[in-house]
Amino acid sequence: MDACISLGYHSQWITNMLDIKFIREHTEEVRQNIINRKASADVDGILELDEKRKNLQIEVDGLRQQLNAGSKQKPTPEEIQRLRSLSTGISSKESELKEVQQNLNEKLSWVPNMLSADVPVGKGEDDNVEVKAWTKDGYLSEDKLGKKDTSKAYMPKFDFAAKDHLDLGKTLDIIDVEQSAKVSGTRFAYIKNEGFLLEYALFELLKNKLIEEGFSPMIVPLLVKGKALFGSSHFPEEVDQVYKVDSKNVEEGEELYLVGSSEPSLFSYFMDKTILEKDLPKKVFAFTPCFRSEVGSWGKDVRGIKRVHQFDKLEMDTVTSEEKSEEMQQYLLGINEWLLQQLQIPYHVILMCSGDSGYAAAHKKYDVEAWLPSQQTFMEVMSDTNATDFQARRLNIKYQTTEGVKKYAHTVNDTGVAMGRMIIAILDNYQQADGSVKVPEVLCKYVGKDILKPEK
RNA sequence: GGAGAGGUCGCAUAGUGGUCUAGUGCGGUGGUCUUGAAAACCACUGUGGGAGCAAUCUCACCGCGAGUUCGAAUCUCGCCCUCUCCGCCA
Repeated sequence: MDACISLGYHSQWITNMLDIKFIREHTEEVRQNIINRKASADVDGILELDEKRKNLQIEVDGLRQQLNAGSKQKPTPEEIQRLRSLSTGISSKESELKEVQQNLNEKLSWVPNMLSADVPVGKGEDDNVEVKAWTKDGYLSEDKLGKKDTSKAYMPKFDFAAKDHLDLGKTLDIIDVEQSAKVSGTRFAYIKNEGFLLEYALFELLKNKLIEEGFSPMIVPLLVKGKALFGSSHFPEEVDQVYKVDSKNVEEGEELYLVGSSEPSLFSYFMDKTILEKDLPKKVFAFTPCFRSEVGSWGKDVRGIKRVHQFDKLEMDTVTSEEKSEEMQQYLLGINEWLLQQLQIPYHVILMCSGDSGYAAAHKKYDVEAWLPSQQTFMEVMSDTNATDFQARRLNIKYQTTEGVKKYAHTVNDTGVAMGRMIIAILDNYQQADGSVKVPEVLCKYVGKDILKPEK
């Protein structure tokens, strides 16, 4: 019942989720949206508590008005008697109101964002829709696209026995998961030598592009309060994906969490701010480690560095006006495609269906998946999400229009490059029959060589 | 870590228990005057919840939280942040 406490955050953070007014006025759409997303939120309970809250509010307001009126000037002793009992009455009503408010907020926090009208309704990954696919020969025509991975028939194959990234990584002496298992356990990795150089080469390439595009680079906190994770809507749903740090003897009464992405840190930078419309969009990026517990994915992607507890990611996030978020989402997708095309790695872009649209903030989400020829499969390397005003409500990020009206901003977030996964994609696509791996041309100047060879 | 000062409506400031429904200045918006502008003068100038068709009324919010009181910006306690000095350490 009181999940707020068990999650370690206070109810007062929760001021706006999906607007309660919106839920009141569009109850059926909200219900259908929850079903389509395979989410669970108690709409009836919300409406009931909202009604209860409203009635209590009216009652408390009336009592307070009486008290205020009676206490304007020094009351007579017998007046004081009356006001005293009025005051105790108010206290008990107020604590009742507070409890109702907390329960309401807890329930509201589970209501996901409304999906865009163009998101296909579907149950899971089989219902995702390819919107484009690219190979070194250019974009595939639309008739070659379809659901899930239809375009895979047109993706390249090797004419030799190809290896996966871990075999390549071991022989090239750039990935070691055996020693990391001793040091930290499963799902960790040492990435070394040219693996390290590849990572920083990718960073350089994209960083330079983003600076050129007018993004602000940021170094951000990696330990954040629950409030930041709630604000970016990783809480409450993904609370068990997150590492909580034992912070006793530090700031009192404040739990800290290791971020699973720099997104919470980046968006929380704008928390409680009102930005002038002329200063929008705000475009920022950060390059940070990301920590994920990966509970619930036991046995999945256990090989190599595809799904690990700690990986580095350059994340690019933007704050826009409500009119511009869709355009921004396409713009960020364009940067994703630019990178993969620079690297000459085949990929497809899929529009996630309702049942697979990810975390609660998503209004519309694209995943970009790189082609892995050795596996004859696609692998997610980026995801581009328009959260509309969902995160901005929770974080209280507003903008003031040129007419002076204040509105909640829109947020759009996108993986710039997730290093582990991109290294997998490079190793896989650039491997040669002799077990060596070519360095993508655009990265050569940063890596300092054009081919990686197994020395031993 | 120690000592001190402070956090008030966009900014600056006043306010140490009861017309504070938070005053004043600056800035901003509208108006009067003016050929136009400036100046002057007048009015308005926060966020959120609720009632009402509406004008309007009402509740909460003075860093955050708890408490004392009939009544808290003001008193008490805890926490956070900023500044100054000292200590410690990159």
